[in-house]
Amino acid sequence: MASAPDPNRRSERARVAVLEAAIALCREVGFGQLTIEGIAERAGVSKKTIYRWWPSKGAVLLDAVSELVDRIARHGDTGDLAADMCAQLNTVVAMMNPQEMSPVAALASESQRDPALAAVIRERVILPSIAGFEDRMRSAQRAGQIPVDADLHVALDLFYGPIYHRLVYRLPLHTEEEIRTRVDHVIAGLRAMG
Amino acid sequence: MASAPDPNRRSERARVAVLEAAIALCREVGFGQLTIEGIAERAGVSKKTIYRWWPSKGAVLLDAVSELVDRIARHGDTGDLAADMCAQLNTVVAMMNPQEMSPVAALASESQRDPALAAVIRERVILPSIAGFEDRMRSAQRAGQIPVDADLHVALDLFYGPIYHRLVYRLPLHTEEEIRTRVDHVIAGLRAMG
Amino acid sequence: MASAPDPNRRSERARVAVLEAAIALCREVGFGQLTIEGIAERAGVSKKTIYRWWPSKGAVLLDAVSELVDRIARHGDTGDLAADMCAQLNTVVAMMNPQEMSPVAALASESQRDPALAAVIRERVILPSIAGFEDRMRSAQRAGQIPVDADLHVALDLFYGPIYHRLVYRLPLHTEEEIRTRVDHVIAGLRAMG
Amino acid sequence: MASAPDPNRRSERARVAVLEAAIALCREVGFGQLTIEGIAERAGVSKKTIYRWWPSKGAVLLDAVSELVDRIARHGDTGDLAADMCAQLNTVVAMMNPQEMSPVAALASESQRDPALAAVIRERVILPSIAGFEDRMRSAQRAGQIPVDADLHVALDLFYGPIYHRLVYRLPLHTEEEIRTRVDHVIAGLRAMG
DNA sequence: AGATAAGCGAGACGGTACGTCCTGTCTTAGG
DNA sequence: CCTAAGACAGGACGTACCGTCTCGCTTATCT
Repeated sequence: MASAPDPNRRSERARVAVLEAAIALCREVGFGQLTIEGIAERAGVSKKTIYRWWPSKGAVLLDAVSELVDRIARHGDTGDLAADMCAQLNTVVAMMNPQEMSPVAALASESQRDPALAAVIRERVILPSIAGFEDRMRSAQRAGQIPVDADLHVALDLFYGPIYHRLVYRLPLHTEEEIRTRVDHVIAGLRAMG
Repeated sequence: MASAPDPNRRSERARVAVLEAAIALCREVGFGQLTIEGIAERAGVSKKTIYRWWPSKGAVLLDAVSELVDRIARHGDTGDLAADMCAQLNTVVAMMNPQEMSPVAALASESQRDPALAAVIRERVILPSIAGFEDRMRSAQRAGQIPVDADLHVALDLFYGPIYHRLVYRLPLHTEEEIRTRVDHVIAGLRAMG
Repeated sequence: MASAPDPNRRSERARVAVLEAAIALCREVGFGQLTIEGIAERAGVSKKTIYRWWPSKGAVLLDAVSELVDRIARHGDTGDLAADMCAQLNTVVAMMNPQEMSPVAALASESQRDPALAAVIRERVILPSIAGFEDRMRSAQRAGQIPVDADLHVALDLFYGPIYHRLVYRLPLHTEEEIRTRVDHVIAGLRAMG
Repeated sequence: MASAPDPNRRSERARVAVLEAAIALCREVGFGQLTIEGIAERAGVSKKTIYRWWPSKGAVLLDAVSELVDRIARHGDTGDLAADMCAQLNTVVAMMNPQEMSPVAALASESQRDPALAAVIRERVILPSIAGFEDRMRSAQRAGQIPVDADLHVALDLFYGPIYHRLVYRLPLHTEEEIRTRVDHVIAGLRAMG
């Protein structure tokens, strides 16, 4: 049986070198051309070391951009619901921009091929982000900005959905004005249905 | 110079065998494990023949499921906007269901890695579908179901977006009731902003 | 099932390049450091091509030096038994000289690890050589140089054995004078026992 | 500078465990598949401990079978030269039998790849054995069983050579009768040339 | 009708990357 | 300072596909 490696003995140097190499290579050649072999060489690390600590190149990149993606989960609360949602959505759009071969967009794509990676992303990024979103919505309900019986799942879908439609089909992502328009429509819809 | 092959002399037998093999293999092993080599063997066709007529495995699969994806582009008009949109969206959801290793969802994912494939899909599927959608919206405007000055780009984003948010993060896709709720919210929002 | 490759379609260029690269590399780094990977790179050939046509690096080298080793099998007959055996044995000694990282000695060594290689060498080189030796012995019997009832298996062992004892333990190989002395002893022994 | 380890502090438990594991694994998988890694794991010993005390896997095995190989060096003297040589040679044959994946034969083979190991074997086993052989021969000369001016190097080659010829080419090793026949021939040859 | 040229199956080819294995060195913690 | 444990850089292993190519063979068009 292949016992798990001991995290206490892990080389911090190797860990950092791998993550930096992954980011750099992903920017240079894109996620599709990113290879474990390439990361290992660039990082001055053996392939075995990568396979020991990460199950796939997606997992490496997820670690590498984790502080980036963790920002998705943070929902500010200034008291202005529309402004807060616009800020959140603009952040997401900025991280997804495929022109820059965004590692975040790449991860989303890769998770379609790799259910294990999809599960990790869901647990580490998406579900926390949804929890934060729902907190913000309940705050808005208490403030009377949306109805107290508004369906938060609907709100989630309508706020975030537009971004992903464009992302999937590589249509041009939203400008800040477009985001604002959609946020206003969604809030109007939630109020009208309340 | 490598001149283009002559479509008149193309073997129909080989064409059909490739498309059927692609569908069958995609269902069996998923798009990620689908290979040109595997398709060729299964189809009893030489790899050369595939490379002669298709630029990538995504293109093969797009051909193979083209009648499926063409259905995305068809927007019915029964006069009932909400019903028509629900029908359309339920069709899309059904085709995207990742539990069945849907080739349509696979194509959407693959297009993230292959800009050429993305362009083909956009031209052949997405833009026609959007055109059909806009026709349907204008019909709804004439019928007074949504305001005449409603922003159709916003409508597009809000109607379709929810599906893709869930698709990207592999969250459970919508039931028909959920679709209905979202359609109602979007229409309400469009009316409220009109 | 992995069907055998078709020899008719084999690339002569690749075949020759592999054999030349194998010889060159073996001379440079020795058989122990010889790798399939290194041969492939040096020959400008893919590893797959080597694995397609040879089962092991030993088999590659055996092909590469086959015209050399085939010379082991040739027994001349000048009528002078002692002279002919000395010539044969000196040839063997020359090919086995480990100072020059002899590929022939390397093959003999490698065959200890690889029974399949050992079998090929036995069939292609050793048994033919023994057959040639026995022909030469029978000729000597007819000429009255050794008894007609001399045990040819004993003769084989005593003529060739000395070389291999020294080879196995990497003792200095025989000079031509030493070979001559041993040949004379063996012939004397065969006569005395006849 | 890496100073030599202190033999006084050496763990007897580790030493014994390594040697036993080496023997056991060599019998199970053969010398070719024997690895330092495997020995360390089987022995419950760190790889470092092996590398500290032995330069190569061949050296480990040589230690492990040293009481076996030391027997090669012992030449009895019953007064009957032919009988003593037969006993010696049968002992050697028994230890070399490749059917049982003999570690002794494996060492002889490995020494072709590892000059350092070859040197150790030569010093520890072969040269002492030759010295013992020459003592026995001089005793035979004094007893008048072979000429006083017989060439002992020739005798060595002719007595031992036959075994190694068959060993190198993995021909079936000698039976006791065959050994006897060869011993008789060699003694006859030495007398005839004296 | 025969010649010509293309598509076709088959699959060998030079490559790239895979994920595994072992080497020999180095680090950590315990005795 | 030896030890068990095992992480590390390195590098070869043998495999899988990639996309290109060259073979004969069919097969359809064009003399």
